[in-house]
Amino acid sequence: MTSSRPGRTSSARAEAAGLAALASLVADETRAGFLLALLDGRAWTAGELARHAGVAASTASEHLGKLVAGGLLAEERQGRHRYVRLADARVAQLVEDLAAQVAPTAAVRPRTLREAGAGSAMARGRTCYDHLAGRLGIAVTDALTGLGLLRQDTGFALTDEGVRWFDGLGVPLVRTGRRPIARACLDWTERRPHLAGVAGAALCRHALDTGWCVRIGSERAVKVTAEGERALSELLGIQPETLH
Amino acid sequence: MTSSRPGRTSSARAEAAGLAALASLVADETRAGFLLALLDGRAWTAGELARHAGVAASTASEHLGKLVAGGLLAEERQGRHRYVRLADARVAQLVEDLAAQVAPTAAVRPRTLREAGAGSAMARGRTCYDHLAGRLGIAVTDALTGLGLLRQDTGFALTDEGVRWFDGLGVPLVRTGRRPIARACLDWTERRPHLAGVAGAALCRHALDTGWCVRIGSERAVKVTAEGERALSELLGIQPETLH
DNA sequence: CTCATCGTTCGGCGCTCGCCGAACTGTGTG
DNA sequence: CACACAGTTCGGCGAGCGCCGAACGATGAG
Repeated sequence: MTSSRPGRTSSARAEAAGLAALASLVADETRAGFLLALLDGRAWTAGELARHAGVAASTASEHLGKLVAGGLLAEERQGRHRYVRLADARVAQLVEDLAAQVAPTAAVRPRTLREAGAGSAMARGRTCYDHLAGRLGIAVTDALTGLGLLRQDTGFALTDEGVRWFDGLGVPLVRTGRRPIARACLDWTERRPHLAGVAGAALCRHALDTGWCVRIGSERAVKVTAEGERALSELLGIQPETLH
Repeated sequence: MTSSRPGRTSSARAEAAGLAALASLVADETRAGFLLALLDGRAWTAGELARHAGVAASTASEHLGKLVAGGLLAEERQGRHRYVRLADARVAQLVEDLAAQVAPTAAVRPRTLREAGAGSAMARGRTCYDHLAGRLGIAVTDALTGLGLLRQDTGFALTDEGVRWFDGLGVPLVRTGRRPIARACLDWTERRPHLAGVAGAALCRHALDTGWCVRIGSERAVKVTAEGERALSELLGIQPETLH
């Protein structure tokens, strides 16, 4: 079926075909919905995703097969359940970047009160796969920058004091594979960068572990607890009002 | 035609639809080929792209209409020509990231000598939209890092000496909009990060302006000149052999 | 003016692909 | 063992979309 065309070298054509194939995986509304749901970093079962997207189980099964074959998802079978999650942080970053590119267009105008509530909860605080985003993520990033722990003026990197700050928190930063210690991730509600990478993930895990924040609802939204407000205020000087 | 489905809030559905719509633009082999060709950072005419992709002019015209409407391309009409280029650095980054995700799969195995030549020229040096990539890009990035001008261990940012080095080169770095001064871009042949962002673009422009390198062929490949080898050796201590 | 060239619009063809329900396999439960 | 439930496979339907050629405007060259 690969019609031989003039004009390009076959390597250029292969590159285009690969790019198109990857994009095709995301180019379906149902599959896109799966990927966005999975941005919460947790593993979902096939049935949960099917219900979430409002399609038949058979349809969801076919979609998951394609996403796994395409390397975007990793699966883990347990008994009669098929758990599926984003393949790695790289894929999560790609989905986030694509979603961020879309956001400006789809400027949010919620229709019902219920959605308005959900929308503002997501705007207050949420996770991008494994790090904090929303106003919460921005506040933390700004605070780190203001304290000289994170440098944004010439790129995006922790300072030496920043590394020590994480050590002091009891969260040593160990570099794994090619993932950078600090990376900027663009927030689609605030339109400003927040901390991602190894440090962003470590901080988010610490915040969930120690109860600074808890997940609300079944998706990405998180809520800062009273204890969390105290800790963020003490450690980073973040005013609780900033987070409301 | 938007069938009302249960399960998700309508805002989540809208987000998924937007994401799918964006990906759909890239999910066609012909349009993907356009985007990859445009990664050279230059403006192409509709006819050039049609010939390059091996499709009829009418087909190319329809594709360009979609890409422009989707915000991925910017167009400029001059007389009877329609010049088109990537909308901005953000779009270029997105296309690069997607292409990099594909590359590991499509491990290159060139078929003809001609393609092998083109392939290795691309591997030696090329541009990603507006900055240097390939072995050339990696060599420059490594040299900057080794000299303490760029910091990669805790993120990706220029040091203060790095900023001064660019000033000394006669290429002041001015921050425009939200684009970061330094950003890591993953190279799909070397699988390692190279310098992008304002600094990467400035360095690339300087290299082309001063004749350190010149474009070869009609796409992204660039070649280091003898003068360029001298300059890179003097300024950054890059051994010419590294670039061959 | 005449002609060539660049680009767009339109109609029609054919393929791909997402969707479902029904039938089936495999796993845990009572 | 019977039964409920998670997930998969298959056949078939319908819509969407990429492709082309032909006809048509618009621009620039001779």
